[in-house]
Amino acid sequence: MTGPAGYDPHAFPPFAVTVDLAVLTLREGRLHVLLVRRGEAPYQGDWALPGGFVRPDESAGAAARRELAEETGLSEATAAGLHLEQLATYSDPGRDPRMRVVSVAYTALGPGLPEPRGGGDAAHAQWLPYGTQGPLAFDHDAILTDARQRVGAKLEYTCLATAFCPPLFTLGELRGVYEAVWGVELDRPNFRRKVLSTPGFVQAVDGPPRLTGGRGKPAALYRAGGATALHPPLLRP
Amino acid sequence: MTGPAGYDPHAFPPFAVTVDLAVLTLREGRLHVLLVRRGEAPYQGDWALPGGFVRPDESAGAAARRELAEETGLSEATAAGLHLEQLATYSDPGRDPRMRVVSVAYTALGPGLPEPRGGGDAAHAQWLPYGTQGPLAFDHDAILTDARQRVGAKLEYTCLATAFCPPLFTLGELRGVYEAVWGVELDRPNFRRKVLSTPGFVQAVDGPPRLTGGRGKPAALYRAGGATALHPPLLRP
DNA sequence: ACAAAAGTGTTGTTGCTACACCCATGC
DNA sequence: GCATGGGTGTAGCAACAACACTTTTGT
Repeated sequence: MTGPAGYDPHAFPPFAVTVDLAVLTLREGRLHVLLVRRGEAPYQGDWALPGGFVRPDESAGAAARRELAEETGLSEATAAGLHLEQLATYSDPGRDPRMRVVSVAYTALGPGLPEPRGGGDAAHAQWLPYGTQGPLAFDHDAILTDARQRVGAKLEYTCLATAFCPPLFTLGELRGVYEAVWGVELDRPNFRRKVLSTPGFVQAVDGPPRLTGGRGKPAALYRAGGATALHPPLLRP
Repeated sequence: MTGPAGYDPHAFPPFAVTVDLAVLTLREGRLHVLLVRRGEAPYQGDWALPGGFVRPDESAGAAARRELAEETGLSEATAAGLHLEQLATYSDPGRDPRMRVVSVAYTALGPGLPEPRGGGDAAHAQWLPYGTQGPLAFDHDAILTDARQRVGAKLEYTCLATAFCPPLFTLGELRGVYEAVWGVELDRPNFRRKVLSTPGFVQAVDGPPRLTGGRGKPAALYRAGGATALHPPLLRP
């Protein structure tokens, strides 16, 4: 690892390091993204992913967690409950016209989340159904596309779907996650058998509690199991 | 995206951005890693992943490609043929004791590669069988572990295995990739059927050419097909 | 002749798909 | 009653694991 001039901090052009967040959730059965409206140039007035600068004393993961609370207008408890995962790093020179910015993108997943209320910087944060957003600022369209693709793929071979569900959920809600992200309909009986036959995917809540999703027979409740991988995977049709 | 002081380049502590490379190959049926011996403090004399600084005018991917040629001691043609893929970004404060360094890690895969010859900085680059390397400098052990895990997982549901093979290869060589990375033995007949029944995974070379891997019946040759995903996947036993 | 690796065949089991069908609830 | 969603059953098909067997080379 050879570096310029013995690491003199000011001897080479600085990089700014930021995090960008692709916050995804399900609202009324549809996949939604959390976007903020930019208040300054460039891309003033455009939608963008929430994000911000990594501070000198924190990791990118810590910065993502912090921005999740500060920038999204979600309550601290809500933000803390989200599933956070590194996506990729975007580093094209010129992706920000002002200076050299390298951005570490994260995906954050959560259950049906409330409308954000302007706590911090971004009182203009808002849920938009995925696909209805116009072109985003910077390279955020590419980031968002990558996030959706990655999440879709991970649904196949991990238990990630439970990250979209509240602590207690029905199998119908879990199936709704797959259907919303993949954009297909799944056979209910087969989905049920598949999930229940995978050890550690979900865990039945023994209590008599049940619940309704409108009308129809009340459904049994489950919580996420300990497993993280799905063997064998649940393949897209 | 709120930033410090209107982007004055020197108003905030600078981050250095580097790339680190986990270069993997197969030599004599075993997975090997390319490591360089550090000539300077810290970790002087220890093994480390090759890598280097991202320049002001290039993307991290371009820097990875460049360092692959400069730092590994592999010929330009060899380095250019490697399959390069972003792995993850490592950003813990303190991962480099000298200053704040954020590193974008890449995996590079290639067919049985020659011993590196000191072209550039690192005349001390060398192949080591995976697992025999001592503790590496910085957080490179974690990077290397992540790389192996990611590659192992991608073998299941992508055509990545062909990246470890030369342009023309036998099904035995392809099976060797899976066995080396996964550390298991696969049933030869079943592996063959599985690969041939996946459209676009491999493509038979019609010519009469055949080849031997020591002794035994000569094997037919294949080249990588156009497909990138494996449906259905080839699951680990 | 023997060992080693390629290639083909076969068989039993598993897993999945596509349904049909009953149950419990709201209107 | 009817519509809606939860839950069970089942028959047919496709995929896979395990293993036996033949072929073609080097020694």
